[in-house]
Amino acid sequence: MRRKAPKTESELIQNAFTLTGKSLQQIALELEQRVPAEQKKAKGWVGELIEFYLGATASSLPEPDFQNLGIELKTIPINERGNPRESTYVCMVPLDSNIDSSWQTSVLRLKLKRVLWVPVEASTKIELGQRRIGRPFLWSPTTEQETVLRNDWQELMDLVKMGEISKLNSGLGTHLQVRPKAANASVLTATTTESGEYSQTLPRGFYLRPRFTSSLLASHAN
Amino acid sequence: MRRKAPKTESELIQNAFTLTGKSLQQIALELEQRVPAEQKKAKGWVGELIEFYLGATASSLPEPDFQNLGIELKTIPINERGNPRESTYVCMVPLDSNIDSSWQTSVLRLKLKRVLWVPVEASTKIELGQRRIGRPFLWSPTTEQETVLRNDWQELMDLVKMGEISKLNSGLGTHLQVRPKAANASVLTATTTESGEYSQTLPRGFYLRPRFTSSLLASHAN
DNA sequence: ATGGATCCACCTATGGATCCCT
DNA sequence: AGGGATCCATAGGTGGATCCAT
Repeated sequence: MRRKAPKTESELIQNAFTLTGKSLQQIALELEQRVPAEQKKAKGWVGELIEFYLGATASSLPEPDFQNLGIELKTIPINERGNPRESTYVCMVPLDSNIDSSWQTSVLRLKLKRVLWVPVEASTKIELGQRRIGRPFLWSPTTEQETVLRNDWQELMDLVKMGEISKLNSGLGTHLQVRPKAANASVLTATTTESGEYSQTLPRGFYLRPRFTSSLLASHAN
Repeated sequence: MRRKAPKTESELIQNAFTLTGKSLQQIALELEQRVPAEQKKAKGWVGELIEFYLGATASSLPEPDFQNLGIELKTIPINERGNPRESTYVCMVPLDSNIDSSWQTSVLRLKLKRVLWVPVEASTKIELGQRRIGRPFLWSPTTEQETVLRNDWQELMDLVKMGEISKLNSGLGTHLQVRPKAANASVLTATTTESGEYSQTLPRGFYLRPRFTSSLLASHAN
């Protein structure tokens, strides 16, 4: 029942449009999946369901979901007021040594180069299966947006490259934010200190702030 | 039913002695495990069974099995003639960049610093469950043995450090040997070429040659 | 509403080794 | 019998994200 990977961008967006207005339960039925009882125990379920529906391929790789098209898929949870309920995870912050990467070659830029956003109702007042999909839209950063993203990324990665991981806090960044990304607070990953020594710290991820994704929604409103 | 991790070396070896003469089926029964139908589909079963029996802790880490004691556990398959039927895997060959490790700090040396050898009958003429355990013994490399191991390691790692992975062949090394260590021949891992560029190659492991482990058995015969 | 903490799926890498062709 | 190829278990890391205390 899984769709084949789309061959073109327009095929992908056409497929995505067929989601508009459907409930998660409807989609789950079509794909012969069951709706989880608690979302707490299935936090990624909605995203994986939509991936499956659209035939995404790069699951669990630091690459866009639709590799051949260079398009990343992101669901975006929408609250009662029509705004994003959460920030949007993009990718891990590289904390290990040998960081000589530039913005141009960064995973963050690669992932955000072109994104298919799929809004999904996420009010806790609506049962999971009853939540509906909004109208999906394709987005690429405008020149202004990319400039801000690049500056944020540079500012944050400069701290990492200087070994000043402890100064990474979630208040930094205009559109971006760095927050923990791990199974729990005791997970550790390799990093390098200010003096160049080996150390360990909590893994972090790059997230897009809700204020930013909210502006994307507004620009693509009907 | 799993034994607690032993607190001292003598506790460990005393526990190990209780294995002597037992069949694999007997041990499996005690531990409420079942004997696999085919060893082909359970190549690591004997080793894991003995680990479990003795309370080993560092499963799946590049560290000795009994971390607190610094002791590595190795089962050694014995053929009809009383000789090792196979080479003995020690650890992965580090093929990635940033190889500045010395023999003194190498994983290979750490693992071979002190080993509890557990001989196990391995003639294909004996059914898996009927195979018996021989008398376990503790070993540390003699000065001469360590010299040869160190020279082997240095010779092999020099090739890696020079990016001459293709020259790594299983004929090199007196006691050591480098051979593939992967799920299959198409598995690739990161490495660096002679010219310093990124590349990929088949993962390799360090193995002890049967001739060498045979000499260890001989030195510890009753 | 912010941001630190958490939760499942899935894949990969490594530890445990033996298989099996030539 | 030497050495290239293979097989299972399990831990760890990342992708999918949301939870929830303050």
